[in-house]
Order: sequence, then structure tokens, then C-alpha cells
Amino acid sequence: MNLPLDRASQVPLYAQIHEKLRRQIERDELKAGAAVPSERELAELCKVSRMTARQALNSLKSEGFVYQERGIGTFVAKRKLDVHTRNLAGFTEEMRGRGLVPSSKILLSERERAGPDTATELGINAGDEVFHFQRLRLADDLPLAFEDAYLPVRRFPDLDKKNLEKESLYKILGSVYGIVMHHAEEVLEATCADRKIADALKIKLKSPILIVHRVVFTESNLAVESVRTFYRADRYRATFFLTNNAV
Amino acid sequence: MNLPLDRASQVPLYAQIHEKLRRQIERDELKAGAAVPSERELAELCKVSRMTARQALNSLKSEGFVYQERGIGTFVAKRKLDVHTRNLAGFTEEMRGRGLVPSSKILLSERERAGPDTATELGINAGDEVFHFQRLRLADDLPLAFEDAYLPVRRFPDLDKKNLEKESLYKILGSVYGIVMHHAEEVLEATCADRKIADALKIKLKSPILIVHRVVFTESNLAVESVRTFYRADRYRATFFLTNNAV
DNA sequence: TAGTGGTCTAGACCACTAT
DNA sequence: TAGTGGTCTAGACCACTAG
Repeated sequence: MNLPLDRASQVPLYAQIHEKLRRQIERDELKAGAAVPSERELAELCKVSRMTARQALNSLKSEGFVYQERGIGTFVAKRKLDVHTRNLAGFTEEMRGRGLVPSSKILLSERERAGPDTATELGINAGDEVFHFQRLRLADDLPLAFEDAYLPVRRFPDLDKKNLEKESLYKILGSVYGIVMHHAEEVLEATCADRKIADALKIKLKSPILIVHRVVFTESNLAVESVRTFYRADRYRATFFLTNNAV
Repeated sequence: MNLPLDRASQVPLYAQIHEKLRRQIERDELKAGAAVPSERELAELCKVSRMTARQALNSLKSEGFVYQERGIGTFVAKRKLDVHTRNLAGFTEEMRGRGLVPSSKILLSERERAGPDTATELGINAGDEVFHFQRLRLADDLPLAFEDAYLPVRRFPDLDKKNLEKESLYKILGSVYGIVMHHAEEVLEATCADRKIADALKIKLKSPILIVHRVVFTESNLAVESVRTFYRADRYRATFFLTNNAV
């Protein structure tokens, strides 16, 4: 038996192996607890070196798809409690992943001078120009969140001329400005809805709200966006996957 | 110049390099934005192969200490907004890391039969015996959180005979039962304090509460604990670091 | 003892970036 | 053109686990 790879492809060999295995796991062809081919077997099957097979298994491990036990083997991990683990996707992609239809209503779109906090978050100088967007986020036409976002103007000229109600902000940043989101910091806290939030989300005053403050960065650590999202607590939970990064 | 490693040590060479660099970054000897030695330089300095140097840099990258730009080099990342990024530490370790003095008061310690939800979370059968602990968590002697935890009895015989007020649960699990926490899933939501929570935390009824539900697993994916922690929203925020795991 | 994952070597070619 | 990170090879020895 062998598993042929496309050696002419631009896609690295380890990434091809990673994809093949991930698909098998997601299709349940490799069930939870089942053994995955060992590093040496996989190398033989795919006609690659063991280090390359190992790299594929390592990335699957870091994503939580498999786990490894020394002296025993590599096995498919149990499915996570909630597959909607928080990642770098934007609202649009996240809602689609949950099988909901996302939409947006722009409440505010302005250019402002950055205050000291926003400037610090974005790594720019206070007084530099920023876009300030406020949007109501809906899922299946029901209000889910109120969003308050700041982006540096100089990195995204004319961003405010794009159609942010029709198109995903993250998609525009990628296709128009070539931005690849790389990592983000999120701070979550709980609060009670004030008048403004309650009205926007059509909930009672003082209803519980989950605030997610996210700052997104590119690989070279330039801040792309600082955004606070106020979610209705009765319709949204945030799921995270934590690993022991001790390597 | 060279950076000698201890080749007789049990600690892998790449981990030694990782530690040296991490310490330099944390001591600010390597400042944000500064170039880290390239993979080839580092290999030469430490007298290791390039792959080993690369492994050290990769683990630093995955922890967010450095970033790499193809064709340019490796650089120290800006310090994260909040160094208290959520990790696998328990309450005791987390509070100490924040410079606060943690303490606990046990409100309940019982053996029960697992209900269907708890059983599913722990990967055991409904009706199997579980420990049920409720603790009040204090930081600097002020109530911070109410905690509701379940652990499978068969994996931790006599756990309820240990002193959970004096010692960290995670420490006991490690030293007595040899458990190494490996990964966890967390679901965060916002709510309002009910009578019981409000009384325990000495806050007003309906004050905002951040609920963190965590299930911790070992490397071989056995559930160790399912715990819901109800934090006073005015005294606690949760910080996460997200990466684009596309490798 | 045979097989596993963990670590390590000493090379190699590639695409990319800066000068 | 020189230097960088990204990928890949074909080996090696180790500690660990199971039968």
C-alpha cells in the first residue's frame, strides 16, 4: 500500500499528509481512539523521510486532532466538546461555520484621531487617524452582538469606501490589502447591558453581556484591528482550546 | 563567541537554547523588535545542527516570544498586552503569577453518582462515582470566585482525604497521582449572580459573573476534571492568545 | 525483543528579501 | 549576490512500552 503525494505541487509534502489525515478524521474514517500510522509507517507509505511524516503528525497534534504516547503510538483524539473553538476567523466566517446566516448593519463609520488607549493597542501614535466602525451583528436575522472597531487609516487607505455590510471585513483586508491575520489577543469579561447596548440588541436593560476585546496582528506583529464585541450572553458562548505549550 | 550547552544534561539541547533565549527576552536583554540570531548563526553558536536551532526558535514562535520573516530574520515580538494569558495553571498558580495571595475555603466535599452531563464531560458512565467539590476562591483574602468541580473517583482514590484548603489540587494530582495536565477545553459565558453565588462572593444579586467551564485532559486524552468557575466580573478578566494554526 | 515516539546530525535545494 | 527562513533527506541513538 502507498499514499501518493503530488510532488510537483506548491503545497509542502507535510501539509499534504496533514490534509489527508485531517480529512479522514473529520469524515470519521479514522475514529476517535484509532491508531494513526506510526511515523515510520507514514514515511514509508508516502515515500518521504521520517522527519517529514513527523512534521505532519506534529501539526495535527498541535491542533488537537491526534495525541502521541511515547513507546506506543499515535491515536485520533476524541472530538472536542464544541467544534466551534474560537479561532482567528471573523464574525462572518464564524457564523457560517455554525450554520447560521450572518448579516451586519453599519451604525457608524467615521475617521477619528486615536485616543491614547486605542493608539497603544494599535501600536500607533495618539492623534493618528483611525477608522471607527460600529456594527450590529445579526445571525439568522436576530441581533447577536454590537461591535466597536478601530483600524489604522494609513495601513488601509479608502477602507471606509468599501461595502462593509455586504462583504466580510477580514475578506476585504485579505483581498484588497493583502493582510494575513496571524495572531490575536483576546480579553473576555462579563458585564450588564447599558441603555445603548440593550436597545441595539433588543434585550432588557442589565441583561448579561459577554465582552470580547480582540487585537489582531500580522505575522510581523503589526496591529490590524482593535475591536470590542458585546455579545448577548443568552445567545453566545466562547470556546477555547488550551494546550501545554512546554513543547 | 559561543553559547555552551550542557550535553550531559537530561534537558534536550533545543530546550536549553529555548530557555536561554526566553530568559534573555524576559530580562529585556533582547528587546522587542531586536533581531535574534538566525538559525544558522544559532546553530554555529551552540554547536548544534541547524534543525536543532530551528526547533528552539519554532517553540519560541509558537509561544509568541518571537516572529519570523522569510528572507529577513527572526525578531523579538512585542510584549503581549497582558502577560497573564490563560494557560493550564490552576487557580493557585495563576494568582501567584499575578502577585496575589490565593486561598480557598471548602464549601462542599462529597462523593456522588455522576449525572449524564458530568459523565459525558468526564468520559465515564452515568452513575459512576465522582468527587464533587465546591470551593470559595479568594485572592488577597477577598472573594474572587466560586468553584464547582467534578473528578472521577476511580482515577484518584482517596483524593477527598487530602487537604484541599492548604494544597493546590493540581499539585496533588501531579505529585500523588502522577497526572500531567496536557490540554483543556474552556467555554466562557456571561451571566448574572443568583442568590447563592451573590452571597458566596459578597456581591449584589444580579451582579455580572464570568463563568469559565473547563475540562482538563491528560496527554492520552483522559478527562481529569470538569470544573465551572464563577468569577466576579469586577475583579477578573480572562486573556487568551490565539494563533493561526495553519502551521 | 521489536516497535514507538523524542532527539539530533550534516548536509541539500528552494523562494524570498535586501543591497 | 549574500543571507534568511521553509522544506526535505537518510540516516542515527535514546527511552519507553508491550508481549
